Amino acid sequence: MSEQSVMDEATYLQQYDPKQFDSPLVTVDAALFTYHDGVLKVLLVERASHPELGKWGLPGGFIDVHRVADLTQAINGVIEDKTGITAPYLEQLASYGNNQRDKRGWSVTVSYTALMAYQACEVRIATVADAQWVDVEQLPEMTLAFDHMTIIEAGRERLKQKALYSIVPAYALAEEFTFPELQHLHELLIGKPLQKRSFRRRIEQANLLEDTGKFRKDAGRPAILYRLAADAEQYRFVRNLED
Amino acid sequence: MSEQSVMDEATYLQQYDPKQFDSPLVTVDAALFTYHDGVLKVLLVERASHPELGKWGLPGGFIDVHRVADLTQAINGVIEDKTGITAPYLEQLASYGNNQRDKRGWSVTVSYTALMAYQACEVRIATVADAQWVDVEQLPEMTLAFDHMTIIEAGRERLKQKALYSIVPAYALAEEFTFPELQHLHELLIGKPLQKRSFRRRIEQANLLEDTGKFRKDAGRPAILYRLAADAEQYRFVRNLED
DNA sequence: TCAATATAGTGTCTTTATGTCACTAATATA
DNA sequence: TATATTAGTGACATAAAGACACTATATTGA
Repeated sequence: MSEQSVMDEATYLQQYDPKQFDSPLVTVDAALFTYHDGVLKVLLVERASHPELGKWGLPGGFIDVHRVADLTQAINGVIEDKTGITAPYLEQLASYGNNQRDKRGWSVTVSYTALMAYQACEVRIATVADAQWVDVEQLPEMTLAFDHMTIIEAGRERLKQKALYSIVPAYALAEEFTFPELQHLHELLIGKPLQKRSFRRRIEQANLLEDTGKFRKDAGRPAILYRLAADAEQYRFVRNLED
Repeated sequence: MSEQSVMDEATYLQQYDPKQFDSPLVTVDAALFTYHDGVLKVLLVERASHPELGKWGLPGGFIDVHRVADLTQAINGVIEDKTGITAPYLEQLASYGNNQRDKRGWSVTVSYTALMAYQACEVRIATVADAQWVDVEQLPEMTLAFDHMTIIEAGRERLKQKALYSIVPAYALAEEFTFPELQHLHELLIGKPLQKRSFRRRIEQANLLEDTGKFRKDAGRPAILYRLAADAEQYRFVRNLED
């Protein structure tokens, strides 16, 4: 029998040394998407320190165990630091952990997918010199830090699925938006054109949008401006759009 | 300018001390489900060490950075240790991290949902005295270690969704199984009876099962035994069953 | 002013997939 | 050999998406 088995919990905890075993490094990273100028964009930051200094990557950082109480606080801090606001949509994506992805050693990152309106953080991004919205179509030509390309691809895939059975992508738009805008964003995510009749019908039947009474005027007939209804984030259509 | 900004990466890495900052503890945990005697069961183990000694919880453990190369190896090691086999279905569920869940301090667990046949590990479980299949209906009366109850609930919810649009739950059955067995498992997960006509039709139309030519005989008409087709795990129905 | 163009939005029929339920099929048992 | 029991099918109803032509409302420029 070991000493430990006869020790009580209080004594065990008092004697516990968290550094007695080597532990992985732990970070959080955000794949933050928006929609602007007709394209899907992801927020990247230029790394100002080693390793992979100078490369672009996702906003993220180590868990500071003295400053945050949980993972959600940590990721919100990262996002607020770069954009100035809290993301209206935030969802945990996946965790990636191995002894290769970070040259400093065994590391785990807990990644998140987030969405926000371009306008909501436009000023801040312009002033934060190291942060930049990048058109996702330009990513193939870039070399990102760590496994951040993989995380972005996983985030896009998740958003594609959501575009098939929900209107979650609407969180990448301004608070007031039109059906054609939302549909185009879904088309970008899904990768094929959608039938506007089907797209509108299901959303209207489920009452997911509120009419603002306002219109967006461009070329052609003005489009009605809507905002998200209260429970729109949770709603899931029983049937997917064609993939 | 700091010293670091003029250092090259090799020098930085050489001087890097992973213990210079406090880091969370990192574990993996498996919510491993099976189907036996007409009920859904989850594998629990009795904790043999502090903290929460004596309580039951999910199979899991710390990442041993010297023995495993990635998270998948770590979770597979945990599952193989308790069951003797590799789980035929394994999917990352979510990560939970805060400074409350483990009394030893800030900790992160990367949780997984896994499925296996009861028969595949029956002998091993019987001999591993500290591991036990527990009917999920009995869980409300138990107090589990850490936040493991939350993880199990999240795993069940994930499986419920999968039951609505896939036949992934089939991995909780023996290699050869009948339609009535699979349907009953789906009914347990979804929490309501299903139309056998709808249930069979969609699976047959998608060619997700192979007829073994054998039958399971009980009371009444014998049922045809099937096995999963090669691509059954990936398949998603375009429409969900009624919830 | 008014035709041309462009984009938004609707009417309506078709297609696809699930829901419902009665019916037939194959076994064990009394 | 009738009955009970469970497996599996036929056939029509219903729900929701696909298709696509049509109407509506704006701008623009002869």
